[in-house]
Amino acid sequence: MSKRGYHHGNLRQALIEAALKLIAENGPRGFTMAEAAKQANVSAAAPYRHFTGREELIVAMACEGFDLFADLLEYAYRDGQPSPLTAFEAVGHAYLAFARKHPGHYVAMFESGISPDASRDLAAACARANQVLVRAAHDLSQHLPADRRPPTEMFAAHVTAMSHGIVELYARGAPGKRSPFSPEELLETGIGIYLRGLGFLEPDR
Amino acid sequence: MSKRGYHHGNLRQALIEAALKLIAENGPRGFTMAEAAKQANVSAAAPYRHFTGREELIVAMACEGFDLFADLLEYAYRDGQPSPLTAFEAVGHAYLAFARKHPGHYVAMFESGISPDASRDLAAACARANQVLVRAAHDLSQHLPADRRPPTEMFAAHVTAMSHGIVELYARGAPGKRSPFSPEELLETGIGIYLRGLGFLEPDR
DNA sequence: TGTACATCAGTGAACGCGCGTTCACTGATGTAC
DNA sequence: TGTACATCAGTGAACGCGCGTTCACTGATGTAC
Repeated sequence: MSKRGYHHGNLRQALIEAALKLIAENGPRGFTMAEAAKQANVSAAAPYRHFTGREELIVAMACEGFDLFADLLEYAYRDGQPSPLTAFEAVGHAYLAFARKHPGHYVAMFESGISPDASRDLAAACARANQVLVRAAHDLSQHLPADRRPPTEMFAAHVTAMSHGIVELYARGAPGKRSPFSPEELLETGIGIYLRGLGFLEPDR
Repeated sequence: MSKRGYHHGNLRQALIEAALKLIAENGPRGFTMAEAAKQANVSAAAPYRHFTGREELIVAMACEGFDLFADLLEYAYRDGQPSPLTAFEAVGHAYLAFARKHPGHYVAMFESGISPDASRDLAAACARANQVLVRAAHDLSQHLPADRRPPTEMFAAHVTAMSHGIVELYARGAPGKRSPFSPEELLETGIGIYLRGLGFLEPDR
């Protein structure tokens, strides 16, 4: 359908998607403006009608990524339903699922070397994603006796770090760190043990 | 001292060090052959007497990095002395210390997108580093009742993932994940809680 | 110790390439009358 | 509905640059006699 003639219709988005594909396959520096334009069936000069330069295209990808990420985490958390613990674990799974399903976004967000201060939108999207994680940690830690409760930010940071580490080391072709366990398995057991250390007793698995 | 005239003396190493410095400052793609040569006070063609190309220089950096890394981890572990638990925690600190003190190596090893199969040396150095982590996990888990003991590889993977995640997210200028806690603090508490989850009771801190 | 020679780590100039970006342009689209 | 015109998203050619790499060379170093 649509006006695929002289005017593209939605080139901005098409360029973002082309670049995401390239980035997912070839790493953060593995895309070029020219190649992204080519994949969108457009001349090499066209992207500059929509982005001031390469940097801005990367920021746009990261921004879209953080938005999507925040959406998925929020959806997984569902305001802590049915229980803070299950919701918390759902967030962990969502983290991993996002990295798996949206590798291009993930790379743009975490491996492209951009700063979240690159744009107001990016900073906002990034903060929103972070807040879901912090909230999940906060709600869950309310169920702990106050004297065993670590600071919420710290709790969230631990879980984020483990999730991120598993993604980087075991969910990609990273240096020789192939493990006999799937990323999902590693995350589930890792978070499980960690939560037990905080005093959450879980049913046996 | 030394023969700084026509012949450099140890250009290979000088190039590696120049590239490490550049990479530490500008990220994995942030060095060029020409720039590394320049920093070593040598013409742009000189590096090709020591490396077949750019890729080989990266591999050399990563290789040196994994060797150094393995040395530091082994030194920290000291065959499990004075106790498996303290030795284990020392390994965690060594992980972080390495990333902090040798950012160039760290980037080459984990963020440059090379495969450990790129060379036999690299694969060996990488495996050696990994083995220290696995051994530390193994020795420590011997102190657990067999029915609460996770597979050694899994144990090691959890700890590696958390360490790596903390480095990537909180020990660098990564996207907006600044935390009120230092990486060392995060790692110490994170591993502490995890170990408690496994059944190691620690003295209060 | 002195000379002849092989070796080999450097030089400097040049290459081809691809990339990011610019610029004058063109033709499709939407709008005012 | 038809025409005139402003707008604006595209084109295509060209630019300058820097990078990785090559090549014929040169001069320092080590070794054999």
